[in-house]
Amino acid sequence: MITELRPRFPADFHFEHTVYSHGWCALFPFRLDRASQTLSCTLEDGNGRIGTLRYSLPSQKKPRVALETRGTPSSTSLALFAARAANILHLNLDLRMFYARVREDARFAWIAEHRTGRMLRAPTFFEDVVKMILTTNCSWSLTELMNERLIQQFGIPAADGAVCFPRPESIAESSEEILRSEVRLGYRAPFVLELARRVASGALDIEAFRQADAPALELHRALRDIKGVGDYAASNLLKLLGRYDYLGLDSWCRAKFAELHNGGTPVPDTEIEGYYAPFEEWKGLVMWLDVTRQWYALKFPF
DNA sequence: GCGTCCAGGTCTACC
DNA sequence: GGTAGACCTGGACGC
Repeated sequence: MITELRPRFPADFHFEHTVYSHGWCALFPFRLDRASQTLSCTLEDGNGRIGTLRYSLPSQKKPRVALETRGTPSSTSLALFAARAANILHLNLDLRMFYARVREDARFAWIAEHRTGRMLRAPTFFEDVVKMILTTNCSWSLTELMNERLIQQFGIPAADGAVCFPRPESIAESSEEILRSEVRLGYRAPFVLELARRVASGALDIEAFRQADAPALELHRALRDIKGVGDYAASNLLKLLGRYDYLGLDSWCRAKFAELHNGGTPVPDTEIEGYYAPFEEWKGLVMWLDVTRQWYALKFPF
């Protein structure tokens, strides 16, 4: 059954720029169909029901959001799916202050004009954290492989044959041996296992991060308490929470910054920090949009 | 075909 | 608090 969802889109929303905001759109269970400009995502409603969301044009400001389920979803389930559909696009994020700030600087005024900055998120923060751990110390192609194997091994099949991201419980019941030998997570295996077990047991309320209004410093510290989450991962997870106080530099960002601002010669992190420091609580987002600016002018790499 | 390097880093031990 | 060394994997590259 197909149900049309009608989330409330902020006035500055831009569908394509949100979908391609970073690499998440290229990681299962997200699926991109470039020809029809459709983003699909198979997910659980949080109450055991599986469905597939399809976001598509015709409008960049108000895309169509359709939910496909086996049978008719209850009103409760529909509300849960609708909340997750909005969460994925981070529709409750208010970027007006951010756009006002970047308009003050001619180098970055394009950010407001293009309505960029809203970042695609997984249906749950648990999925965001696991995927972020899988991006560490490896190539992007290896991240894609590990994520795909994790879903194949523990994911839940939907009506359309797609598979949604594993529940924490499914991974928690597994073992480090399986995560190493079957999913081939390498040294990341114990990190993902411990995270899944803490979440499954209730010791860690990972989804509470999405409602947290604590200072960024505190959230960063709490995220770093998760094994396998260091400064890079914590900083970039904060961006998915709408907090941009940290740059979250990785080797790709450093190389891109050097290419754009220093003729390709490497630049110390302290200098990169200094470059974006005037943007204060927005500096992490300005940095990310600066190093990915070509994506919006030329072609998205996903 | 084989060895080496390194990629969207993090942890631990040690100072 | 700062730093060196170990850590899985797989693709790219040189030979």
